[in-house]
Amino acid sequence: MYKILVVEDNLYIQNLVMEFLESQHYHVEVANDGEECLKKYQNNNFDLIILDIMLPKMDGFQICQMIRKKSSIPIILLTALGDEFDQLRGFELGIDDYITKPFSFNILVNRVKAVLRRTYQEDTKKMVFEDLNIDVDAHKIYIDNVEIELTTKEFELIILLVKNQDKVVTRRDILQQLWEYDYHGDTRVIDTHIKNIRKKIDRPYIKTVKGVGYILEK
Amino acid sequence: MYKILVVEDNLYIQNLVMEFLESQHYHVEVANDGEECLKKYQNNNFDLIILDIMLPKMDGFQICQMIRKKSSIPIILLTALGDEFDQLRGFELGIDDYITKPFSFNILVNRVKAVLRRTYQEDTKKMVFEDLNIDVDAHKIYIDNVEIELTTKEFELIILLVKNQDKVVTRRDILQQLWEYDYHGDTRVIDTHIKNIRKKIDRPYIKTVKGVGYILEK
DNA sequence: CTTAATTTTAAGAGAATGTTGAAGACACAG
DNA sequence: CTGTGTCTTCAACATTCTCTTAAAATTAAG
Repeated sequence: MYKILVVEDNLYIQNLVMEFLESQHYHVEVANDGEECLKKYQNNNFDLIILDIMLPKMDGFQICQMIRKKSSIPIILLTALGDEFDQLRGFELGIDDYITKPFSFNILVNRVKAVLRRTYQEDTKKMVFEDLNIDVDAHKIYIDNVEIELTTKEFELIILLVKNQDKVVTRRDILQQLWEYDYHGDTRVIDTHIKNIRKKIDRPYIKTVKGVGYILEK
Repeated sequence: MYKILVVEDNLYIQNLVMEFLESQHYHVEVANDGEECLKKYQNNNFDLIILDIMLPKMDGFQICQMIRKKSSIPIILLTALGDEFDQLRGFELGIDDYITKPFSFNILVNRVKAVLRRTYQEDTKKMVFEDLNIDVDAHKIYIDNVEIELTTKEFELIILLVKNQDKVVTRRDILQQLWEYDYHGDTRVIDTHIKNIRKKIDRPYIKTVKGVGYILEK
């Protein structure tokens, strides 16, 4: 499920946007100003930020600049009709899209979907790798059509591997995708889950790439 | 596709409501005042009217009265928190439901669905999952042709599960569909109803997908 | 072959989540 | 107004999942 951070000081709009997005099954968090935004941003890993330009303390551009120093997470800017908004400046700052207020539900959702699709390829409902079949909706996985019971974390992890079946998924990637934030210290959670999955699934083989991560092999 | 007429002079709300409803695949037309409303009403055939009380020229009650002289089309009234709204008077006039502003997306959509269902019996008449048969109209369910008594909530819940028989129904989905809550706090209502259903029905099995929701299994 | 780095593994503590019965709140019919 | 059934809340309990730890195994490099 995609995690979106909405930064907006107007509580009414904040709430509306949140409801919109949640009804479409996004996970949403909100921040009221730049400070809160950066704080939340650092402690979570979001897939998208929706950022109002006019904010107390720090404006959207500034926030954007600070975030861009560290990451290329997609950002959609909210601009009011009166705001002087230089489109060029926006895109120079690495804005992925912008929406002019007042905006409509459809526009918002479409833009969000588009940006997410562009950035990550949006989830398909079924996934396949060799004899492994995943029915994402039903939360079920099959090997040779035999159902295998996995826990949520295991399920998410195998999905991540299948999604990236042609490349090594680094430990860092895994931590970022499945957990809130980087455990800088070392932790063996991933290994443990990998072990548990291997116990349940022997094929496709989860190959270890030492010092890097994991990748699926036939 | 259902056609809905939204009568509201505040352009912002008008637009919002329109967007909400269109996102749910209703066909929507808008009118800004009573006159326009009556005119549009006569020239189209709508399935539902959503009517603001406070309108220029003619208020919602008056409009309602005029429409009721000719037709029994369902009407949902929009009232603001401050408005003195006499519920009784409303229902005497043949109001089908009313919503107090500010309202949320879910409330609006749920009310609309409910009214339409009540009026036009939107649901399919029969549903099946394995040995489970549901006669939606008669509000009865059968297992191996033996009738099982369920309460309303239990009935709605099992319908939801059968309707989505191939996918996990999340707690969030359930809350949104059967209640008008937004999923923020934590409540155990769902679990309790599931428990009660399980007591009455053992097959099909309601499987728990921990951390996600429920799904039917044979 | 030895050493250092890294991963695997099992076991169990700790956290999260779900289940249940009981009781209170509520709604409706009589 | 009262009684009956239904819905919701609560809290104790049960279960499952996740994460930590530490020792063992594996790998890469000198």
